[in-house]
Amino acid sequence: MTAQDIGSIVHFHRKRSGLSRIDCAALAGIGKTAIYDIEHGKPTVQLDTLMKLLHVLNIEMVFESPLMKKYHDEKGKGVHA
Amino acid sequence: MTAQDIGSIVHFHRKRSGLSRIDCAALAGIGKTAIYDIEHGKPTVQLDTLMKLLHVLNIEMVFESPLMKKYHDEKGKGVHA
DNA sequence: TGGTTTTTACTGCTAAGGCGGTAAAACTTT
DNA sequence: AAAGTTTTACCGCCTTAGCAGTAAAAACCA
Repeated sequence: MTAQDIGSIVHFHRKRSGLSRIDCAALAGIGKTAIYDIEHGKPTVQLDTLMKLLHVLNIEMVFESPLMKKYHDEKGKGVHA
Repeated sequence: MTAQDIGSIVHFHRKRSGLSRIDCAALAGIGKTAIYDIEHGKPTVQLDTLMKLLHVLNIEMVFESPLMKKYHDEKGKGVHA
């Protein structure tokens, strides 16, 4: 997963939603320039800026690794329903 | 998924790897302060800084949404082997 | 085709991220 | 208990992300 890939995913979802950058930016509470940058694969965007945009577009960020199961087991102690 | 969650995941993985912040930062090509910030849930870290750290810790970032299948279908045209 | 909307690509400004250095606190290890 | 390591938490410096505004190019549509 590269910044380019993320930009492509974001662009696809925004287009599908029928939102212009201006409207999408207003909804997400960020600037239009940030959306332009993200969709063009800028690697130095800030996490919260990206998160706000993903939220508006109903995209979820998930992390995977060989250790994630152990992580959830240890962190999720007591979660059993 | 919040910045806090990411920090917790990163911390868990780094501890498991037996790396100090200094060594981990050197491996990832980022500063020790960045790891400190990320592990403490700073929401404004830059995407590439986080990515470099995730890479060293063998954590993959994945995006999910109701449209991701369509995205892959359309973007992955011609991919069939 | 002409008119509207959107996107691209730039600008200057301000706020803050990333950096190494440092030192005290916390924790290991012997 | 002492020595060594790691983490926390600060500092100042430099760079730059994010912002709105703008204008030209491109896309869209009646």
